[in-house]
Amino acid sequence: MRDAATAENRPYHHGDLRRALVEAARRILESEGPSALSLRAVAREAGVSPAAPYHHFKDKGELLDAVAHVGWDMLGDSMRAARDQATDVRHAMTEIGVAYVQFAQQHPALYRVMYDASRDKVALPEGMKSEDSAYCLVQDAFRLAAGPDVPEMDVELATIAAWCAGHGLAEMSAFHQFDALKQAVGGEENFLRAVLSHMGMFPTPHPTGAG
Amino acid sequence: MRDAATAENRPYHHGDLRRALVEAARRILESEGPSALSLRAVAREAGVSPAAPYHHFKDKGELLDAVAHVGWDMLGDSMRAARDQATDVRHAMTEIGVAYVQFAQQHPALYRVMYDASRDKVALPEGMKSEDSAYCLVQDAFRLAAGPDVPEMDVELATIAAWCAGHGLAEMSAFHQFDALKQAVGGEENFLRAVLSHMGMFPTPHPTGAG
DNA sequence: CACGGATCTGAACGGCGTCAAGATCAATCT
DNA sequence: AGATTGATCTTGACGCCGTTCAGATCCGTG
Repeated sequence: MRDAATAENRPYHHGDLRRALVEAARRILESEGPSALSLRAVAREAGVSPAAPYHHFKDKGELLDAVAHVGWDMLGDSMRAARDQATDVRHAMTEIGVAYVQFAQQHPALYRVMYDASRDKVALPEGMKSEDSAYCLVQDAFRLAAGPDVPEMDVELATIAAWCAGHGLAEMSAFHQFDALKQAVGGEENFLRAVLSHMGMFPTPHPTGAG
Repeated sequence: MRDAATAENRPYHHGDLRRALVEAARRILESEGPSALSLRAVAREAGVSPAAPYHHFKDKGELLDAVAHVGWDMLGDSMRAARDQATDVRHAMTEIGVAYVQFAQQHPALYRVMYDASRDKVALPEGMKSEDSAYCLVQDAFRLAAGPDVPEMDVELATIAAWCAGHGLAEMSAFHQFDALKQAVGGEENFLRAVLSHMGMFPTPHPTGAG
């Protein structure tokens, strides 16, 4: 384990600086948030000079892409776990949605980087829509829940609708304006499930508990 | 009209610099995007020194707040117009949703600033959830469409669900990955309506055209 | 007309992303 | 072995950024 060193006992050449930089960036994200994530800070955290990252990434954006990639992998794992834990095919959708939003809540800074990195790109980021990724996981779940009679276009549209709804809820649930309501419905997770139940594509046994 | 001047024929004191700065910021947003929106660039565009804005705003964030405020007002107007144009109370929801997403598409940079400015705040931004604002407009529309029997909490949850869905779709529709699908359903607006129709709280006469 | 307060400028500070030139080291060739 | 090459890292610099502070300018009031 030589990632975080003190910059004195390490040789001139780092050995695995690329990975170390990505991990340093994640460390900064977790501890200080996205606004503190400068290229110089990452280099500092990794114990190298400000120019060193340029031998592994074209610019700051490429480093953020690498960080985002890790995030998409983590998110995919969370969603897969939630899907596999669900008993019902239809309820799997809801569990996946809850896992998605909870990931965003648990790693807000990383989640932000994941979307910021992909915003000004022509294609969606690698980890998001490439095969065997988070997006396809949702699409497969919808295909399975819909059955063979539903046309593929509706599956795709439903997937997009669910993804948009999940992303919107993920961003919105960070706002503190809803704190009172969260408490009223009995905590964060209940709030998520209640909102998702109003979204049409996330079936739940008892919508609100009040109806 | 003395907002954009050439910095030579203007007197030492600007007269209405606060408003001029906000307008300069909006001009930069429209023409060069959010990444070009530095405080110095805004001051340059307004024809004043880099330190001048500090006599009208505490820091850059406060200037962005003012810009965002204008955005929320504009968005509210768009949504109000869409609501008033709808014939049916239930379809009003859909028209409001379409107007919301279309606003985000027409003013992507401003829309980004509106949410960036409100992200790290305890309360939601002034223009968003204060009474007689965009959020309350949606809530009123839901209350009206739901009728008097639906409990207030469900109205609130449905409002949140719709807002999240609209925001998610607004951000997502900027990604170019869905371009093929947009073409397949017959254009941008049809795509929006198709996705919204899958979201449960936006009723439409013919969901996809295929079903 | 004096003057106090609001407004704006000019110069400066540290931090940022980025680049070019040089130092260092591992691997390869002779 | 010794020389060389190419990858990696450092140093130092550039221009831009947000922000601050002392001083210049001007408006309104006494």
